[in-house]
Amino acid sequence: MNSKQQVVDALIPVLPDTMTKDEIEMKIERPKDSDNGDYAFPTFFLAKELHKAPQMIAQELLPQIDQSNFEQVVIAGPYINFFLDKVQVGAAILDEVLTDPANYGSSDLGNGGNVPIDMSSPNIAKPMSMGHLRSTVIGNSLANILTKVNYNPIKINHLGDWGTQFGKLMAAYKMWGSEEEVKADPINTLQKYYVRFHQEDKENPALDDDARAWFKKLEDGDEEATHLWEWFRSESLKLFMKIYDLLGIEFDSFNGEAFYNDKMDEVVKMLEDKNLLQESKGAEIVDLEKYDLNPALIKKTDGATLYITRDLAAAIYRKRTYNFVQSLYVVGNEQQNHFKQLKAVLKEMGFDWSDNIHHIPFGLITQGGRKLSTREGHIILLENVLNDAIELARKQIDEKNPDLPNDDEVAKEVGVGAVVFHDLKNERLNNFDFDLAEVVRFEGETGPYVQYAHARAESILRKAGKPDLNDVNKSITDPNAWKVIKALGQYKDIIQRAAREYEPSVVAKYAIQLSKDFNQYYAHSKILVEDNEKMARLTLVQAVSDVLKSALALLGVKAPDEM
RNA sequence: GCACCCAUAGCGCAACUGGAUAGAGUGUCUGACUACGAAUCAGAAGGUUGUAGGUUCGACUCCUACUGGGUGCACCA
Repeated sequence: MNSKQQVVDALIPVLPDTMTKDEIEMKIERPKDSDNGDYAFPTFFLAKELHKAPQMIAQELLPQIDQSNFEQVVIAGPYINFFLDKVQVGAAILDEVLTDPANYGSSDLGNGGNVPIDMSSPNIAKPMSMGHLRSTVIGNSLANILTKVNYNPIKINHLGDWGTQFGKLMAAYKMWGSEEEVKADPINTLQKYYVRFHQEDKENPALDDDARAWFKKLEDGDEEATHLWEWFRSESLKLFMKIYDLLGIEFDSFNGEAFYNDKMDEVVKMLEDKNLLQESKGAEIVDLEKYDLNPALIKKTDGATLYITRDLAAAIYRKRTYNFVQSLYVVGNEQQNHFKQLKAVLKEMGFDWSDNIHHIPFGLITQGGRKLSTREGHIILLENVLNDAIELARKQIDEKNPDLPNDDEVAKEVGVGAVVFHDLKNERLNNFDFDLAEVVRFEGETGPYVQYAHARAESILRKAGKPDLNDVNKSITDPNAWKVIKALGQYKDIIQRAAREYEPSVVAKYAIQLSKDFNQYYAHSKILVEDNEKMARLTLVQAVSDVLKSALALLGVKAPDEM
């Protein structure tokens, strides 16, 4: 932000020539306590070079600094603290927000480069769980954030629509299934077969042979197997789409595992041509000893390919199709070894773009300390969680705002918003233990808290008659307003940091902070009073509304005007 | 056994990536609706940042060794 640039400009002429502009900028910090100013410059590191105590340095520098652009510049021990001209800088920030609200906070880090994002990727014939939610909402939010810094994300839903589990499913269906049962409730029924299969094959290992045989049939293009596969897939996809609609998430590609079936031979051939394949215990591997990694298993003893073979094909396909500048995989932390192997093999193949592949890991969700497992039927159904949250939101609305128009829609936005926000507000890598009451909480640092702050702002603007604010004087002298305005000014930095770190939680925390600042201002200063700053205050309210809405949008959360 | 992730207030988490007195939320206690929306705001209490060393002007942050929890470790994805 240019207010920081003012500080840099003031410091350049008084500091030793050995310091570059960038170095100075790096050293400038934002004090956490506003008593220490808006920006601070510590002098410790100059002590050695100048052979003086930091306090002395600060004292000597102060009188040389041109203070004309600041409210005041003071020293506090070894720090030089800069206080911005609140009225002038504040007006400039508000002006910038209102000039082009939709693009406020945007920047150009990416030059429009393509970034495929591998995300969500549920398995066919299995229900979506809270784990898939993480991948889905993190990936979606990253896509939004990257768009804001001018990358071109491509959201790829790498469906788990192939693999030996289909053999098990078909075997189970043939033994115990019925068409009517599946049609009535596809995923839950298929899931039931799958769990039963795993229970029974513990005592009867012969079932596994049956499953293998069915999968073989599928691979060989057997008519019945193919038909069953297509049926399972389409029924599952229908249900997934309902959840994606609820979340408001769309994909650019549904190319899943099956899509790469005919693309793996080429990969194996490339590996052979480059002499990378070795035989080991009857299987084909790529040795990764020099990367300190386990060997990558390319082909099983029976000649069948594996997970990594498919991912190699997918990575190469994506490079060819999108010529990406980065390729992201939003996948749980427990798979980090796999991605290290994937990158290492690509590297061995001579693809230096392997360095642009980034695994974006996230923490595990447990329940009661237990890992969730589809095979054992211990899962948290995403659909249930979302529905519970929506129902709770509706209850709150009935209680607090019974006359609200289109309350169905708003209950959805608030309930789903609470769940999504909860998932994004903490660092990706944190594990968390699932607690329904916690996920659907509406008070404190939650999605609904931010939505509420936004709704209040909109409510004020309605009461004020939605005046045209473009050309009004935006100078505000009320000191209560400064914290809010300062937060508005940080939006661009926040987005860039979130993009750099692939961390939506940075945006979520910012949204909470801005809401908190606004709620405080709201509680302490009256906005709709007739005086000569009323219009300026309304620009502040409008700017808060715009930025909150934008920040929530980056997270994939809606911002209703009333709730 | 090896590798990776994590450890901060009763609980679940922050701390601008090495800076000033470690902060909010929740829970507990206490105030504020005839008010621009109380899904809110204000106040109190709550800490040896897992342990022991090291690096330096300065460490929650970096290094080493422990302790405790989690996740992986070739024919699942």
